[in-house]
Amino acid sequence: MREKKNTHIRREEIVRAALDVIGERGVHGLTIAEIAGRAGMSDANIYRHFRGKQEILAALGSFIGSQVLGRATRIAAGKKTALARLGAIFRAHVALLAATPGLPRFIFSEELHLGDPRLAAVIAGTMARYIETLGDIVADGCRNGEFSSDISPRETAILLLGMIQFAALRWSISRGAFSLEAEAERLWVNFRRLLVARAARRGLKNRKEGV
Amino acid sequence: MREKKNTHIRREEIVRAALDVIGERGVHGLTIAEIAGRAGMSDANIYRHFRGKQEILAALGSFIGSQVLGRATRIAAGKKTALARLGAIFRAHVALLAATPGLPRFIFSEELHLGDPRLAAVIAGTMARYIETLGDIVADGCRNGEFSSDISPRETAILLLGMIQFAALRWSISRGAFSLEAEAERLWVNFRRLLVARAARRGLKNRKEGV
DNA sequence: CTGTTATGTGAATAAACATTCACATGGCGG
DNA sequence: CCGCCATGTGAATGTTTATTCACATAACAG
Repeated sequence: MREKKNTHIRREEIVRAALDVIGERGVHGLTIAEIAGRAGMSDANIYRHFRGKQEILAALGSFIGSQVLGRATRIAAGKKTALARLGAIFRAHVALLAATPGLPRFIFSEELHLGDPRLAAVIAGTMARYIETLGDIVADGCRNGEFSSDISPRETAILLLGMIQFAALRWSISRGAFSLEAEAERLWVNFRRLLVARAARRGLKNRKEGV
Repeated sequence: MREKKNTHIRREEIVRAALDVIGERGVHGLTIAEIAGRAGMSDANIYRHFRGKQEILAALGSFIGSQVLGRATRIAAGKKTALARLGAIFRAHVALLAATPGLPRFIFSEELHLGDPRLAAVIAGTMARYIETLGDIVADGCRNGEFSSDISPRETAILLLGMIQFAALRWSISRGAFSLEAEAERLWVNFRRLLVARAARRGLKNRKEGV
């Protein structure tokens, strides 16, 4: 018989395996057999650590949330200019998506959009906090004069995330036909122009990003 | 026995029924039985008009593409200002999404992202043309001085679509907890500010939208 | 060292679903 | 009016998959 590990470790192995499976086969292809095979255990053993598929998805939702939010809040708390922090979060997010295809797939998935409402509520909450984090940075920039003060922080944050997300969507549909990072960079340059132009008019020092 | 209709009519009925089903149950819930029930025919009869599920999805992809692109190109060809045309397409798109939940669900679906590559190629092409259409309007605006000429038309078009798409995603995950139209309007106002501010600096006449 | 318990497994069960088949019939060309 | 064929149907069929069960054993407490 295989080595026995405690349930804390097994749960993490299962969640990571699930994220891998989703990246390759989608949430629809997330079968117990696939997870078990990839995590190196039998199908039945999955049920020793989770009540069922739903609970695995719930754990995955929390895992993803902490990953994404963790990176962003760390960067947000830094001492760089608002623009530099936005850029850092933007690039970190794009890199995470490119390295973890299971992540956007989970976010887009019907299991999330049509399945258990509690899971959806958790993810919606995570997204709201993410938007808020970015919005706070934008507001910072408005306050210190980096950006024009008549733009809306929240909506500008959504603009930024929307760009990333739409790029990821097209990247996925086109089967990776272009470089996500390169596309994101083009989008960032344009976004930055739109954002700083208004401030520039007031004689700002920050013209370059300083990343 | 039921009334007999020719296959041209049946195909359209089936495609529309499929779009309805996707809106309610997702692409994963798009079963032959559901389509047949909703279109008022037996399961087996579906196969008189389509080779299988894949072919239904392919037909649906074309249908959606023509719907979305049709509206946009009509508006794009109008005589309004660039800003007004962008706003009209933006609002029309938002209204379409709100009225047709199957549309975003199809675009996000794993069937599209991981299934038949030919279907994905068709949709990717449609999106590219949509972006191009919007980009042409932006370029128009740059040429006639409505917008600053150093913004990038294509990337600005993507910005606009990304906003819509991200709003639709959050709307779907939050189970319609907010008004998509109201949220879109806030986003549009902010986008417009970012866009026209740069031009304003050059003494432009178009400060208001004129829709 | 020994018994208990958490951990592990192969095999069975049951449900959902796409597709096929043999058979029926409406509607149109002649 | 008649016969043909596109259209229509209920009943299989075969596959995939989540979940359960009875049984095994590693790891740890005492």
